[in-house]
Parts: sequence; C-alpha cells; structure tokens
Amino acid sequence: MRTKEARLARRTPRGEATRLAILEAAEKVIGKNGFTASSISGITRAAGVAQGTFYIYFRTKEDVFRELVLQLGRHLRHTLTEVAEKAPNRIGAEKEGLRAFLTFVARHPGFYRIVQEALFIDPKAYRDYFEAFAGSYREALEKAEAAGEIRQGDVDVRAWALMGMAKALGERYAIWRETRPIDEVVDAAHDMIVRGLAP
Amino acid sequence: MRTKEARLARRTPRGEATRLAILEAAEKVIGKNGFTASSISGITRAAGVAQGTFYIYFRTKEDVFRELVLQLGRHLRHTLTEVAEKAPNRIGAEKEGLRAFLTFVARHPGFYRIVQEALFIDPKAYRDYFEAFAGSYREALEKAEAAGEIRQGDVDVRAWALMGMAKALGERYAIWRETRPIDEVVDAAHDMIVRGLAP
Amino acid sequence: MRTKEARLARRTPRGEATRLAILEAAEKVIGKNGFTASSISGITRAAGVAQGTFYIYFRTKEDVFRELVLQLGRHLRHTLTEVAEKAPNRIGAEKEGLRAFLTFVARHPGFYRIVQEALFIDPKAYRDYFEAFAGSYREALEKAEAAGEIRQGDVDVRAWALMGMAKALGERYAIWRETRPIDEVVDAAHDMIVRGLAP
Amino acid sequence: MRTKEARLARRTPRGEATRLAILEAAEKVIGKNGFTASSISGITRAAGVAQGTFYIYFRTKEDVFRELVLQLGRHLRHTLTEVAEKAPNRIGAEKEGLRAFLTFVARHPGFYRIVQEALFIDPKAYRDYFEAFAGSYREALEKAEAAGEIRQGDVDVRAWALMGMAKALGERYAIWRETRPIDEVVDAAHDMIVRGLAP
DNA sequence: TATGAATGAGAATTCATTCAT
DNA sequence: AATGAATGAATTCTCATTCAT
Repeated sequence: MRTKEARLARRTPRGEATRLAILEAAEKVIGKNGFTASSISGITRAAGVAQGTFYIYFRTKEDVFRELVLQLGRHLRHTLTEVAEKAPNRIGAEKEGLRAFLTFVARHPGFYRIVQEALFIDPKAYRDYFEAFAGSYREALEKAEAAGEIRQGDVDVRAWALMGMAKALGERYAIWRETRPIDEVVDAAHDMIVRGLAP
Repeated sequence: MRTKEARLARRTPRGEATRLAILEAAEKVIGKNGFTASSISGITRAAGVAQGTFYIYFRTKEDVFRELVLQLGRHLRHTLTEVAEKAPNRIGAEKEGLRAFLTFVARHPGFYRIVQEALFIDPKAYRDYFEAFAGSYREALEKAEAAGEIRQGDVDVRAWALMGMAKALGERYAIWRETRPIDEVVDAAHDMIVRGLAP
Repeated sequence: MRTKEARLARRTPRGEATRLAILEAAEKVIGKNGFTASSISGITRAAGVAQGTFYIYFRTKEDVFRELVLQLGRHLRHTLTEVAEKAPNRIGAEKEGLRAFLTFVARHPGFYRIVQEALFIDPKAYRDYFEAFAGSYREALEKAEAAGEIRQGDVDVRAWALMGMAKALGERYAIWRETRPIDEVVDAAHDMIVRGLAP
Repeated sequence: MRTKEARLARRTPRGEATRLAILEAAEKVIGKNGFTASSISGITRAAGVAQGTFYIYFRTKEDVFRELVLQLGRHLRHTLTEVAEKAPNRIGAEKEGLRAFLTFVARHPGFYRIVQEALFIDPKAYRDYFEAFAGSYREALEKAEAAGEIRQGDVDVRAWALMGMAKALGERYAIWRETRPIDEVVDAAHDMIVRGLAP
C-alpha cells in the first residue's frame, strides 16, 4: 500500500514545476508576512495557480513550511561548509563563517523570519535545524582543540553561544535592515570571540 | 484629550483586580500555547471572567500581548540590574548577569516564548525590548572600558553579541528544558567571553 | 473541569430560544433536502441567525442531526405509547399503533427522511432509535402472549418484522405522498397481521 | 439522435473491461463507505485507473450509482425469480423467497446500503427499484388468490408490507451483522405471515 | 463593571469535473 | 483509451470583536 506521502503527486515534469512554483511562492510570501499572516490563497495567487492545486502537492500550510525550513537549512549549511573548508584554521573559519552567514541573511531576509517562526509553527523542525548546525559546530571545535588551534573548553556551550551571537547580529540585518557594513561588524565580533573581553 | 488607553476602565480596586487576573491568565495561556493558538475565550476562561470583560480592559489581543512584553521586560531588567549592582566589576557583572538570566528564564519558560513571538506579533515591541537592554548594556560596557576593566572594542556589536549568546543558551532552558546545571554553562560561557577562543 | 459538552452555551432564556430556533430550522431544512444537501449556512439562514451562532450551540452538523433523531424518537414514542395504552388488547393496540404511526409520518414527512438518513450519518443513533422501539415492542408482545391475546412466537423476529411493515407503509406517505386513505391501508395490513395469508 | 449515454465510450473489449473495473470498484467502495464519503478518486484508485478515466465511462458520480442500483436490482430479482419458480405454491414461495433474500443480503452487505442510500441520492432509482419488486409481488399474490392458495386481501398493501418485513430483517444481517441463523428467523417470520398473530 | 449571546469576516480544505497531452 | 494535473466552487469551522442587558 502506498503511503499517504506518496499520494501527493509529483510524477510529471509539469507537476514538478508547479510544486516548485508553489514552494517558491511560499518562501516569498511567508518570508515577507510571516506564517500566520500568510494564507494558502495568497501563496497560490503568488504562484499563479488555483487554490486547490496547493493540496495536490502539500497537505497543509505547516507542510510547505516544514519543507521550506528543511530546504533553507540545507542551503545555508551548504554555503557555510564551502566557506569553512577554504579557511586555514578554526579561528579563520570562525570569521569567514560569520561573514558568510551575515551576508546570506542580509540577502535573504525572509530566511531568518521563516527559521525563527518555526519555533512556533513546528518546534521539531526548528530544533532539528539548530541541532544539525550545533552538531557540526561541536565537531569542528573538537578538531580545532585537538589541533591546538583554540583553547580547551566546553564545546557544547561554545557552539550554542557562537550560534547565538551570529543569530543576534544576523537578526539586525534580516529584520531591522541594519546598514553598518558587514565587515565592520564581523571584525568587531571576531575580535571578542578570539581574544575575549579581558584587558 | 484623553488617550484611548485612558478610556479603558481601571478605576476601582475591583476593576484593577480583574485586569490583573486577565493579564496573568494571558501570560499563562500565551506562554504555554503561543499567541496565535491562544484565544481570548481561552484567556478569559483561565481568568474566570466572561469574554466580554476582556474588552473592558484591553482593546485587542495584540494589546494584552504588548503589555505582557513590556511588563516582562521591566521585570527582567529589574532583576538583572539588582544583580549587576552587586558585582565588583564588569567581568563579574557579566557572569552574574548571565547566571541570573538563565535562572530567570528556566523558571519562567513562558517568558522566553512570549518575548520571542513578539517579533512576529508586534515587531516594535520586540525591538524596543531589546533596544532597551542593548542601551544599558552599551553604557555599562563604555563605563567598563573607561575604567579599564575590559579591552577597548565596539560596544554596539559586543552588546548585541553578548545578548545573542545569552538568548541562545537561555532558549535551551526555556524551550527545550535543558537539564545541564546552569552554573556549569555559565562558567563555560563566561570563560569564552572573558578570555576568547585563542590559545 | 467542565466537559466539552458543557461548554456549549445554554444559560439564558435568550440562548435557549436561539438554540431551539436552530434545532427547528435544522429539522425543517434537513427534513426537506436531506442531511448532505443541507448546509450549516442554510440552516442558520432559516433560523434567522448568523452562521457563527450555530457553533455556540452545536459542535457539528452531525451534532444537530443526532439531537434531532433523539428528539424525534422521543416524540414518536410518546405518541405511540399514549395510543397503545388506550387499546383494550394487543391486537387492538397493533391496529391503533399502526394508524397513529402512519398519521404521524404523513403529517411530519421530514421525520421519516431524517430517521432513515441517520443510517448513513450516525449509524449508532439509528440503531439506538430502533432498538428502543424494538425493546418496548418485544415487551408488549411477551405480555400479550402471557395474557393469551396472541399466539406464542418469536418476539424478536415479530417485533422487527412488524416495525418493518409499518416503515414500508409509512415510507409511502412520507416520501411518495401516498393518497390512499390511511384507514384503508391500516385495515388491510392489520388483517394480514392478525389472520395471516393462509386461507 | 444518439443519447448522451451512447456517447460514452464502450466500444472495444479493453474499454468494456475498464468500465467493469470501475463499476466493481464503485460497488465495493460505496457499499463500504456510502455514497457521500466515497470519492471518485477513491473509486478510480480502487479500480486501478486514473481519475480522468472515470469520465470516459460515466457522466457523474450519481451516474455510476444509478447504474449500480439498476444492476443490483436485476441481480436480486433474478435470484428471487429462480427460487420462486421452484416453489409449489405462494405460501412456499414466500418462505423460500425470504430465505433467499436474507441469504443474499447477508452475503452482499454493500447491496443493502447502496439501495437504501438511493433514497437520498436518486429517489427515482429507489422508487423504480421497489416498484419493480412490488409489481411482480402484486401479480404473484393475485395469481395465488385466484388459485385459492391465500385468503383474499389487498394485494397492494400486502406486497409493500411483506417487502418491509423482509427489508427490516435483512437490515439486521446487512448492517448490524446479525448472527442468528437465517433459517430460524425465516421460520418465525413465515409463521406470522401465514397464520397471523391471532390465537 | 460584568455578562454572555451574537456577529460575520476569514481561513482551510475537499472534491467533482474539465482539459491538454 | 488513458492519464493525471489543474480548476474553483462550496462548505465547514474559528474567533476577535461588538452589543444589549
């Protein structure tokens, strides 16, 4: 017996294209107005299809939303991994990663909104999203410790704290359309991360 | 001319008590289920008053919500100020502030949810909330710099970065009911804040 | 804690009147067009209230429907009991009961439709309805047997068979608006019930 | 001029097979879940064809339904006629007919549901169905009267009353999955039909 | 002040039917 | 003949808000 999931059509290229159009419209609309203020009809209108078409490809509004979060997470992780791999060491990776993140977020303001709203719409997706980041962060820190690139310390706390920093700084670009040059902010933050506050 | 606010009854002690009951019920209900999933009828039921009574004291659902955010912010700021004043210097204040924040958040899990959801419900309230914190944070950092307690640096970026850290660590207690002892987390985070990652 | 049921308001006389208006409108509308073809909006329009008002008093369309079936059953049972009590013996009660039933059904054509459709909308209500009748029927037949008013026989089968007869004859009045005089039909049916087909 | 019906393809053996598959799937699905709860998509899925294929062979959902009722009626009538022809007289035919009917219905529970629901979906088909039965029933009773096999009486009322009995007893097997042996029920019912209730 | 009944504008969702391939 | 994507009308249901008492 086919699973319910499988009943959601995606068989022909035409269908695949429609599905994609809806997904993109959803990102645009939800990213702009938020999940609750976005209606299915608004999404399908933006996608240029009839309301009923939505339900051929997604079961509920939560459904597209979850897919969006997953997809955005993969996208960002991909971007950050590329950057980190080019850096000579962890200290450098930290800086370039932060720069890349802020740049990404400034360019895709809807992204931040969507991920953050997931906490209220689909807590599991939200948590999975950050756990995935935290996991690779911890790994990277452990490796760096072993290589003597950074001081020994609690990798779990450090990972979450560093993510929190990035998030807070990114929020200013994503939501409040901060105009301070990213490089300036990256330099200042990185200085604190590397050397701390102590005189 | 009286403001609209003033038109909302709050004259007699009885009225004041009703208003408070609604506000407390709102905190409980919204803190637990989120703004959108909470209904006025749910709130008034929890408060033990009739639905219509709500509108004697608040104009809209957003209205109570905003009030809640304001009140919670005042409450937290009050708590943190007390702690900071007892600390001998900024480095110490940083540590005790973080500890107090995590403790507060672990004890009032609804608090975190409500403040965070404000980003979607009432962005202005959300921003005001954090600007208020950032403002005093910046001031404190400037004073500390002048006193030579910390290295010179970009106080704006530092303030937001430090708030982001605290937020991320707090989220684990508020939302995911983290069980790691707060002191452990505070120590680890504080170590990084003070000395940085560099070896 | 109050049950869900109790949350459905019925506190003031005004509310009670509204509830009744909706119930009566539902009987009229559903009795005429059938359950599926009747919409909540059609019912509330007939009742002269707003659509939302429906949900103050009933949870779903099935809900009113069930209530209707219950109420109609009670009503009919009451009517038939009165008649049966006046009859001198079972044979006579059988005749007067049939006459009363056909008269009732001819006068309330919606009644038959609603009860019959219950088989598809709320099978339990349907079954309960007929079990209730069958129960008292069986009892009456047993008493009659003991009193020597009728021949010994299988009361269960007899009860259902007699109900089936009445139903089929009633259907002609309720649904097909039969014009043959009820008395004629009653006489003919009663003759067969009492004396059988054998020459 | 060709009727609309004729426009619906049914030329090749392959087409005929598809048509049959859909009809059988419809009987299964509708017999189980009822007309309203059954969707075209559910029927075509059960038939193993695409949704659009349905409309090559049937004009509407009501259309298959009507066809089903017709077909089932023919099937049952065929079965009953065979039985009746073997009986020596009307009294015997009555008994064997009832037995055959209950057996049929117990074996094809979907049958009863479908026919009964026709009252709400396609009243004309429902009426035609029973009129067809009533017609031959009346004829048979008239013949039996003439042959002196049964007492004189109102054949119209008798025909409908007897059908009603059978229906009520059959319902218990079709819908409520009665477990009492059919023979027992037939004997008891037949006894009442033949000799009546009178002592 | 307080009540709770009533409102009505939305929103999600389903599904018979059509249509291009 | 067959497919399955697309349509859009129709319906149910929720809930913030208003109002008469």
